[in-house]
Amino acid sequence: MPVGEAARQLELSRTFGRGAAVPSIADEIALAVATEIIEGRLSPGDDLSSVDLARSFSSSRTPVREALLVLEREGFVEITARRRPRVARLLLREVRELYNLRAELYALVSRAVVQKAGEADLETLRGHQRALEAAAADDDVDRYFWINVQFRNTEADIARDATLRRVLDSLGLRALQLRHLSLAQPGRLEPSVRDHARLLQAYEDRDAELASALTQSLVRAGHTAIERSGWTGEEP
Amino acid sequence: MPVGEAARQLELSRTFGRGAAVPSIADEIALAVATEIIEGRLSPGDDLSSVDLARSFSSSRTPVREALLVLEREGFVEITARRRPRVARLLLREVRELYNLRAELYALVSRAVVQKAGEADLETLRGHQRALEAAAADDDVDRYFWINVQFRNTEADIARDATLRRVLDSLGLRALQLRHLSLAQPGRLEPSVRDHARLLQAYEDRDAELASALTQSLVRAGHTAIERSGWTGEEP
DNA sequence: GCTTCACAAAGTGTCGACACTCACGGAGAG
DNA sequence: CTCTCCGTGAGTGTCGACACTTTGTGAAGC
Repeated sequence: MPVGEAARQLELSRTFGRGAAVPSIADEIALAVATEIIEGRLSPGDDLSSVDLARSFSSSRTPVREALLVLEREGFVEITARRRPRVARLLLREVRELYNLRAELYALVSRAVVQKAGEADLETLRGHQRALEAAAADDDVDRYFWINVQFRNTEADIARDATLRRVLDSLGLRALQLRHLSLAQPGRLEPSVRDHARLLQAYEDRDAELASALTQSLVRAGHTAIERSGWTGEEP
Repeated sequence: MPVGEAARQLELSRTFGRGAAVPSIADEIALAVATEIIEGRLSPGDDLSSVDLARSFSSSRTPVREALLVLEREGFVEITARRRPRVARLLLREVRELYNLRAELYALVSRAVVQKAGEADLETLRGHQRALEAAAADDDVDRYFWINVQFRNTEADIARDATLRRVLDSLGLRALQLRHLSLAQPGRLEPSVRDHARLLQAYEDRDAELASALTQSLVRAGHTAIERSGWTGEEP
């Protein structure tokens, strides 16, 4: 997945890595481990011994520890004092909380978009919308997924609220693995495309109520799809 | 301020320190530095050399670095690669974003409280309310302030949403210094007491709309008081 | 007097080492 | 055959050291 991979790295590196030209070793490790977790090569409950990680990144344990701390704050890793860190389990309960909060926050974003979007902003969104339609026509779930992520990101940018943005990034990252699962459910793409089209129209009409309701519905539909898929957060 | 100090430490230690019986040195340092920042003994822009901090806590730089990273994630410290960390400046713009988001999120909390609060929960809130009234009668701003913090915390507990709770804790901590300033404005206590009383009534009546509107108003009133106080975030 | 350059001092990122704690399996008791 | 206890190996938290980068100061040039 060439498109997906690049986009994912971009998405992750905004949260990790402090945008420095030369990322620290710790940043690289955090990025790599987060990717492994999201792509499922590391499963919930797996041990993450700092010694092993240090070996496999041929570094000392200091940057590894730092990376693990960052990952803990983002909810990817569970660290108990004096015990081996583990890949965090995402419980059904937390997923519900996560999606509920995301739905509410993106509703806020939509209101802000209605208020603040200029013509250039709307044109960017229209571009995403055309790309969504194309991906849906090709039934290319992976491409659709990443354009969808970009759509949400663009909305967040238009809202011009760094605080809100940071919270959303953090929650979104946590949900990344699930969001993928969500769109992979059959028959999800068409309604999603239609709602995005309607959302765009609402933005152009400056209809804040409709826009926020549609956004909320879009996020919640993602959640519903996950629950329908039979995902429970348990290990096989 | 004996009441205030204990309450503040409690408030902070929930976010720092992983609830371990024996807090790590890093936790202690994070707690101590955060306290210094909130209480204004460290000013925005001040250098936080890890060497100095290590000396003053008579530890090595490793736990200091860890503490600084945690503080960075909470927004207390700015870290640029290869440069000395500094105490973060809180810009007017960020304060507005912070309070706006807090207002929206606590409105959510209030809706959840209406939905989920049992009689025992309401009784706890009534206890806080009585304490607020007593503190206001004594014109004891500091006591009022901390009971207010507890009131908000209790609401968040009743909502039983760990994800929301974590976001609120993080935002609340960041705003702690300002919240203090806010209530210290003359004439703020009486309206606040009245609104809390009305809020409690709305909870008992299970009136979600009114409850969330009142909560939002309470938070926004805090913000307004800060802006009225002439605070700009600039150094003297 | 102001700017530029260079060099010393200070600070950061990373490393390998060490003491202490925890997990786990095997020996012994029941 | 199961349970308990202990020893051993593995892992964590912290330390002091070192190379490289940034800061800041003062001399040289304009």
